[in-house]
Amino acid sequence: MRTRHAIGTRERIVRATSRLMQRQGYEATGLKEISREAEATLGSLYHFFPGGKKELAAEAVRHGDVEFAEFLRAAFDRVDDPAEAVVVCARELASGLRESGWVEGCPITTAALESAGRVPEVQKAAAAAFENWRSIVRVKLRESGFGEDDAEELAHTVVNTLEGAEMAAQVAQDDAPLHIAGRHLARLIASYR
Amino acid sequence: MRTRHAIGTRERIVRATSRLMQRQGYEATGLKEISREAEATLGSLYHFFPGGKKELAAEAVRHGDVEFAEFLRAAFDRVDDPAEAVVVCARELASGLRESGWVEGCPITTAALESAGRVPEVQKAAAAAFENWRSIVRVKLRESGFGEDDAEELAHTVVNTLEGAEMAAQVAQDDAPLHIAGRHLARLIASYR
DNA sequence: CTGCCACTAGAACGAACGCTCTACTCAGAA
DNA sequence: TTCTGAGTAGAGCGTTCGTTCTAGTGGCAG
Repeated sequence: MRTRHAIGTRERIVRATSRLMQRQGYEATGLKEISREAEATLGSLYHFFPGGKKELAAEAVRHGDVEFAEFLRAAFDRVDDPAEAVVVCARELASGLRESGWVEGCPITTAALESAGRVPEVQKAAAAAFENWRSIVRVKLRESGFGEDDAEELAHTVVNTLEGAEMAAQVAQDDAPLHIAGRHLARLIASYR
Repeated sequence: MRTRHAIGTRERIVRATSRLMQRQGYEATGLKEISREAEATLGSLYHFFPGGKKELAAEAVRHGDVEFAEFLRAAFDRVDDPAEAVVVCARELASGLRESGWVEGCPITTAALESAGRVPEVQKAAAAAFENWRSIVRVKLRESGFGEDDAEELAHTVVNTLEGAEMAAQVAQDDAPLHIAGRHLARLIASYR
């Protein structure tokens, strides 16, 4: 029965976990719920992830990592000016969040906060994701002529401000925080010119 | 036995809930754990909060709201220049987070994200908290001569950036994100002068 | 054809969950 | 003194949790 589904079982499990954890976080997402959503059995789940929920969640966070990294890179490749690219990111984040009915925010933030200091595997994966995203922004800024230190610090604030604004937008069900964040980040970046 | 504890049972329950939810979030915090920590029984808990976990959590978020509001106001009262006040806030947030062993971040963020779109009582209390904090910053900026629109937008970004930076600091167990955020916010505010 | 093994299937386990329920204590009102 | 009701106390409800376990199934290497 290995060919009943278009994509492999392991991949289906990871995607379902990532999607569920994006919406509900780590604690509220049960393994049975995952196996139902992924159309896989508990047996398959433990076959691929013998480490159980922690291991699966860490893998799901890594999945969210590359997903958002691709989103970032796409925007930065498309738009030349980094300040403008950040505005574009904020706008797309806002429309995506709105279209999901305010439930699909950052794919990893909720799990990252829940696991901080409690589930090391997940926390480490989340920390690596933030680092990855930051490095994408940093490289873009360096290519645009920013100094090493400025680029590194700006990358921190670009990622963290977008993150904070998306959280605020989700809780308030209003995309204004994201649009404002985009404009302010552009202004901040411009102030280094 | 009403006088066995220094402070009332209801207050003890709310404080314990707030503290536990700050560290572990909404889902991971059980009612039995709360009653143990608060030295109160399940009976007392349901006596004061007949709405159960949701009602208690919403009250705990309100508790975190006023707690952080007092922190903000204290910093803004102490430091005249709003840009400098934000730097002070970031610094104190960083040292507090570090001293707690990276477990006591924003008292409500985790619960806010977990409850977004799932537990309306908690989500509403969290949205109100963010609004409250933002209004404290806005008032400070207005008093310092900022225009209405600039003050409102800056208040959004000040709160959301601090929020995002604190989250990043907690996950990475490194307070650099907060220090950088403080400096960048000061620079952003100064750019309006 | 046979045997192997990656993978599927889901019943069952003990623990923990949120919540309900009855019984009780005891300060103060009548 | 009796009564009342706010508050305390915790056993136990049904459910779900993460996890374990045994019993398969079926494609493919030998």
